[in-house]
This record gives sequence, C-alpha cells and structure tokens, in this order.
Amino acid sequence: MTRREEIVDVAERLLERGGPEAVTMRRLADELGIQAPSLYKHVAGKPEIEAALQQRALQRLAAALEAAPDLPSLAAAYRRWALRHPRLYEIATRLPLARERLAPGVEAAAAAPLLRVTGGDLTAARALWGLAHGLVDLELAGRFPPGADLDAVWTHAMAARVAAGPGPGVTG
Amino acid sequence: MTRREEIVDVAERLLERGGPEAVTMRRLADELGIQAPSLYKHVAGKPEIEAALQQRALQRLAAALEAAPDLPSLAAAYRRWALRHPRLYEIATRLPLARERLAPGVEAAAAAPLLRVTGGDLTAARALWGLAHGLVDLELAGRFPPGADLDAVWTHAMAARVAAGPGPGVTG
DNA sequence: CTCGTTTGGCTAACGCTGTTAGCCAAGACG
DNA sequence: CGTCTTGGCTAACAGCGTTAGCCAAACGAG
Repeated sequence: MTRREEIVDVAERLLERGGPEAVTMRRLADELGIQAPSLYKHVAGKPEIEAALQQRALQRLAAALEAAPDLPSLAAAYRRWALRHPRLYEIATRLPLARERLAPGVEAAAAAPLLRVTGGDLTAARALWGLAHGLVDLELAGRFPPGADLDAVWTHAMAARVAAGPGPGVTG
Repeated sequence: MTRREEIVDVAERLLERGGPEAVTMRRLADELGIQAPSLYKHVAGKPEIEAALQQRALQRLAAALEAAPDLPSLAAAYRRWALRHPRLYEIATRLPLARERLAPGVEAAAAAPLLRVTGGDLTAARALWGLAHGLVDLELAGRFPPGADLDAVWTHAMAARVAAGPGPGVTG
C-alpha cells in the first residue's frame, strides 16, 4: 500500500467518524505520525484527497446498487446505503464532480444500475436519480419534519415511476 | 433598518456574488466600515447569520412558487428560481434547517405551493419536493454529464408524477 | 566503494478563518 | 449631574491550508 493510499484511508476514517470538518491536513498527519507539511510529498493538496474520497464513495455506492434486480429494491438499496454512510454519500454527490481526477469508468459504473432498471432509458434514469438523490439529501439534511413517514413517501414516489414506465428514449 | 438587518443584507450580497466562502466575518465588517469583532454586538455568531440567510432564501423561494397554478408551472418555477439564485437555493436546502431560529410559519409557507398542487396530499408533496430538489441539486452541482437534456428529464419526471396522481393520504 | 540524486521527513512561517477579552467614547435616562 | 447602555475599537488565540527551505537516509550508476 502506497503512502498515498494510506492517506486516503485515514481520510475516509476521519470523514466517517467526524464529518467533513474532521478531515484536516493536521489531523490526517497526526494519525499517520507525521507533520502536516509532509503530506504534500504524497498529495498535491486537500482537493486531491477529497477527489479520491469522492471516487471511493462512488465506487462503494455503485457496488451497493449492483445486485438490485428491479426498481423497488434499487430504491431501497440506494436509500439504505446513503443512510448508513451519510458522510460518504455527501462527498459523493455534494462536491462538484472532479471528472478530470476520476478514474475512467467510475461515473459510468455508478450510473449503470440506474440505467438497468430503466431499460437503458437515459432520461428516465436521470429522473430516477434526481428523485432518489433528492429524497435522500433532504432526509440527511433533516429537512422533513420530525415524524414524517418517509417510507410512505418512497413507496409513493416509486409507484409513480413504475406507472410512468420507460420514456421515449428507450431502444433495447 | 436595524444594524442586524443591515448585516444580513450585506451577507446576502456577498453570498450571491462570491458564494458561501465569500461570506466571512471580516469581509462583512469591511463592507459595513467596521471591524469584525464589532459584528458580535449585533449578532451571536456566524451560524445566526446563516440561519437568517436561510430564512430569507426560503421566503424568496416560497414567493417565487406562489403564483404557479399547476404542477408543470410549479416545477418550472422551482427550477428557474434555483438556477437564478443558486447560492441562496443552496443555503436554503443544504444547511440543516435551524427550526429554532426560524420565524414561525416560514417553513409552512414554503411548503404550501407544493401541497396545493398535490391537492393537500402530504406524501405526494414530499415526493414532489424530493424530485424537484434532487434534479436541481444535481444540476447545480454539475453532476449530469455536459450536454444532458435536462428539459427532457424534467418533462419526463413531471409526466410520471401526473400519471401517479394524488396518493392515498388525500382527503379534501 | 563512492558520489549524486531522489525520497520523505522536519521546522518556521504566512495569510486566512471565527471568536474572545477588555478598553473606551458617546448617548440615553433617572 | 451621574450612571448605564450602546457600539465601536485593538490585541490576541487557536485552528485552517499551504509554502519555503533544510536535512538525513536510501538508492542507483560508474
């Protein structure tokens, strides 16, 4: 394991434990038993670490969605993963996507499960993504009133999507 | 106009011009011709300023949605406002809602237009909100590939919602 | 074996952040 | 007239990301 990977590992631990503001260069260095400036021998700066975390989060999310056979179970898997890894989910979706730092194929791999349940319809997949992301994002931000029945909301929302079926762009 | 209102006004200007990281206590003070510590004579701290901005953003958003007669025009108004005021939208939805600092009625006023177009169905209104917010949030974060036809996505998504109709919770 | 280069640490420092403590002048008021 | 409140001020602190510059150990070539 390279020192760089080690750094990203520690960053992920710090992120999951203490949220984004717990990931500081000095704390990172502390955990590794070195001084903060030494991190720059392995990493260009904090944005690079964040991009690495973002890529890792996308891969984890994609893996969690891979096995879902249909739309309802995909929706459930999406929500479950996000609620279990709220910080990773946040960094995966809130940060502007650093496409130039992303390993090729990562974005596509994350999109694949969504595309699969919409039968390859890009437009429908994006709408579905927006729906799932919006519900999760609002829930994580504590925006729904306490006591709101979010299970019912998800059921309702996904029923609507099933009723709509694939959009006009489907070919296969 | 109290000094406090003046501070929030300046904060809003700074936010819209330079994004969240442009809103610093020292810049705020500079714009007002005073020193940063003097701000604390009028305001408890930065979180209070952010909460005030959040409240203001919610009120603006609510006002922008008020006139929409039906679901499609509501969706269009929602997206239009968010794209025109991305920083305000961000602070309105990304920050955990500081309910204890919020003037009573603000949250309800923001929710009202959504509830109206779902015929009072809370579950449907929340699903609709999740959908609209998710699409806007992903678009603002630059998460859709460049060139994605987002108009089509919105049309598709809203058609699905119309097809679903009001959920089981509607009474009047 | 030895010399030069690269690797990966270090300390000191800069400019920025939010925030606190403490001082002081002007205005309000009994 | 004296006292209290209001709203400024300066100095300072801890923490942030980051840069510059130094240095010892490891490595590779002749």
